Amino acid sequence: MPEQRVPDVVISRLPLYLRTLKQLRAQGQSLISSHQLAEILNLTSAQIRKDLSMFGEFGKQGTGYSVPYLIEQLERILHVDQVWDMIVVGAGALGQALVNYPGFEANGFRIVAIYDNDPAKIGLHLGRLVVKDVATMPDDVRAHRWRIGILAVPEATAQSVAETMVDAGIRAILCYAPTILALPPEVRVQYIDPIVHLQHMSYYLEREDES
Amino acid sequence: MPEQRVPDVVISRLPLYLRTLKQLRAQGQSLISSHQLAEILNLTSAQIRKDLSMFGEFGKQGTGYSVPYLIEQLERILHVDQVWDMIVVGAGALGQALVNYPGFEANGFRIVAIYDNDPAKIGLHLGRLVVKDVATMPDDVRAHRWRIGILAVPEATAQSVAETMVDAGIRAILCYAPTILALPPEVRVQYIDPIVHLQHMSYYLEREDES
DNA sequence: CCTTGTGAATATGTTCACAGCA
DNA sequence: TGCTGTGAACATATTCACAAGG
Repeated sequence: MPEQRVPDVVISRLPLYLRTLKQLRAQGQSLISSHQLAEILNLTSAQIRKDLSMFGEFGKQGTGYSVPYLIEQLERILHVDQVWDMIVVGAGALGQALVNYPGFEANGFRIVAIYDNDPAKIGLHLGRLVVKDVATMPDDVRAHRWRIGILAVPEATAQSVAETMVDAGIRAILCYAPTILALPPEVRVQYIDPIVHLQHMSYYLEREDES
Repeated sequence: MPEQRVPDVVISRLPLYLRTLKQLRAQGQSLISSHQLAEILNLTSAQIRKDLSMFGEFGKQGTGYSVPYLIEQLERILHVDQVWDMIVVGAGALGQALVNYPGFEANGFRIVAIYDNDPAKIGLHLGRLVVKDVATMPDDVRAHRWRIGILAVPEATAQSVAETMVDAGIRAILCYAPTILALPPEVRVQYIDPIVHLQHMSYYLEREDES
């Protein structure tokens, strides 16, 4: 397996390839060409072939790619041929929706604990989990060597909660708070902010009075 | 104002600039240099200056940028100097969390209706909104000329609901369903899928057994 | 024929470095 | 001095186009 320095932009597309391949598998398709995959994803076939070629030669000339085999390879590359335990901090509407979301388990992730600092929320039952006091989070993270945290707290507390997570051993954070976290560079952070996406789209929308 | 063809990647950064400037304004800061802003955002100062220069000359040499003035300009550029009405389709845990989220109103957006096809959810009160039958959505969208829709339905129904939205006049969709929508190119779509971000990060995490 | 994988060519994006100005 | 705005230089990413294989 080559896999030298792979550009981050390539890594960002692999989960989309994997997701689409799983959909095709669910529909019973066992082979796919880069052209077909490109059409579904609104990309070019050359880009898909080049991306995959950074990790090995997975296709067959004249035939294309085996869907199950490519899924297996992508899961290995993305390290989701195992299940990652995750914690959620923040048990508001968003944290509760996350705990409720069935998509994690099927894709290599599992929420194993949820925390809040609000006494009114601590003790609340959410499915199989009970909201715990965030003060107990660092010891839990250390004890279980958990690596992934989801930040679902308000902007005002996001930075300090993130620092506490990192001190306890968290190395990857999915941040739903609308702010940029200042953290050591070895900690991976990904951001989800619907406002950013909406404003990106509203740029292209004409004003009401221009229509 | 020049504003010819601006690369999409530049547009994608403007909401982050705007969000950060609003945070600085809330802290009482009235001036900022491209260097300070770059440090907060983990970017280079040249990139920020070049991005902004595509829309005009907003800064002062030796001084930097006026925070309130730059906010005003970015809001104008992104068309969030008005409030956009939005609908949500899907009143599950995610749809309910979205209706509950206070961040929209402060940033140029407002959820004005939420729909579902589940009789058990129709009629449910969520804050000031009541869940309506999704069958009534197209007429509502046409009557009010709503342009923005948030898709919070399961993957299986996302494509057909999206098509119904677009037929009714929706021109921008924020899609939380984990799938790529096939829609006419004039319709803007942005995707939010936590799995994509988590798998992006797990690529960089070492396996448990490698530690 | 149909595919993949890939070097070469092109296109795009970022950073450098500095003139010009407060 | 300290800053912006920007052409030039550089770096990165994408697409083309084709050899090679089934």
